[in-house]
Amino acid sequence: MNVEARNSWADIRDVIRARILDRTYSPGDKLPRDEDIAAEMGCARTTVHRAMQALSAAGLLERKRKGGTHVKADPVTRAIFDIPITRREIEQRGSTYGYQLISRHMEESPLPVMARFGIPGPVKLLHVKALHLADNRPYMLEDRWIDIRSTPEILDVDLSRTSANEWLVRNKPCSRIDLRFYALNADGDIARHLATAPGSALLVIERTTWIGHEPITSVQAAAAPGYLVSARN
Amino acid sequence: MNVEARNSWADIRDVIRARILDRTYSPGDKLPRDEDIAAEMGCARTTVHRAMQALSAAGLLERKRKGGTHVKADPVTRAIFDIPITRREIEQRGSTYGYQLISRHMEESPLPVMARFGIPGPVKLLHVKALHLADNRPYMLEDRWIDIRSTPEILDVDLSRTSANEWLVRNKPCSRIDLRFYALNADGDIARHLATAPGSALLVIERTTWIGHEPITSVQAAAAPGYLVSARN
DNA sequence: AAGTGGTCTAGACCACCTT
DNA sequence: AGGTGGTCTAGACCACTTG
Repeated sequence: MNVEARNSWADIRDVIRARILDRTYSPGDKLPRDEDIAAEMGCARTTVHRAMQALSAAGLLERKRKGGTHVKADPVTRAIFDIPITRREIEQRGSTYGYQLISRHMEESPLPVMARFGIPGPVKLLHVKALHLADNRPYMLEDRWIDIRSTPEILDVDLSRTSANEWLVRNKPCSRIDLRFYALNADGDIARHLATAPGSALLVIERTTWIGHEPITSVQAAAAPGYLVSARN
Repeated sequence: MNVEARNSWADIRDVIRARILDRTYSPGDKLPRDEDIAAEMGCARTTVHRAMQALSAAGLLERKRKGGTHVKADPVTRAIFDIPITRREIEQRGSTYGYQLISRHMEESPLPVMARFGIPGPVKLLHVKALHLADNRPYMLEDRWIDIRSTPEILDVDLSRTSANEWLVRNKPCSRIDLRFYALNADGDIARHLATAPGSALLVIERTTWIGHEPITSVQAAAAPGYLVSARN
């Protein structure tokens, strides 16, 4: 039975998604083979495959060779976050960007940083603290460790002018990223830098990056109160 | 010039990604046409396209018809979060799941909720507060509003047995999701329910969902201290 | 107006998994 | 062992966008 519809993969996707939403295909159900759907829709199997790929990436379906296609039984909320360079984030809000280097020292790696990097022994790292400002008000406080074995060039960068955030993102592409969010009560030092009351709840974005298996950097970025992370979907 | 390599799209992707990482293609650079890359790699243009599609989805490339393919000038950190049903999240940690309904009332929609839903006038909504527990300890506190115009069935659900979170995710698929993270100081009421000190920094996950243009639900889920959200990449 | 990426087709073969 | 999704090809046409 031919369905009167356009044969674009996006159309197929929409039809299948609609059937999932209206429970024609319920959670856990098995869908027809791609080939049968193709016959029903009057298109090539590759086109159905392209649609299924999109729905699968969106987390709605699970596909297995021989096993077939199933509607995910336990749906998850899937969202994509884009975290830009802090300077751009501030400028895109229409604010004026400012930046202050707070400190920059070579230090022995503390245990939590070794854990994040997944390295066994202690090693000398570059420890950088810096503050990003929006319209001259504290916006985000960075506490960053940089592995100079993978990134020796950072030692020649004038971090009082260019933020490590910006230099690294622009010059040190990474192959793996770990990203975590959590909440933290501002202690005296952080509160002072962010010009907020001690104890304020802050959102912290922790990011660790590698190139291959070599650690590049690990940063805890504490945002000033009121900071909000939004996802696309 | 033929490159001696496998002709799978994943291989092509890896070669191109490597060239981006080692600055053969620098940020802002224009890449050769798909067809030329295909000739170089000794594969079909469709295969190159498949690889480019992956790199484009990963945020490394920008592609435009006629404009060609460019390495993104301002790289962003892109990450995908999967937020499962709270019950599953707890069970997957190996903990025992518990649940308590705190309150359930029809109430006039307050302004912030109207704003999240994007509705102009006030309307009667179902307001539900509930607590999820892991190993009998408070894990997450839900403050939820449900639009009974789109979801009248919720009125017949025994929310003292089944959490609205679970019922909605399983029975009310949505077409749009807004997701936000922020930090919050626990006030007296929240602190009491989560058995933590007033003022503790809590991570809040705010989620609002629609089916078409109809609001379904909006929830602020405050996690107990120590909660961590991790991304895939 | 023309160049580039996006899509569709039809057919073939492969790889993984369940039975 | 066989069925299903995953991939590759070669060619064609389409749609967007820039020069």
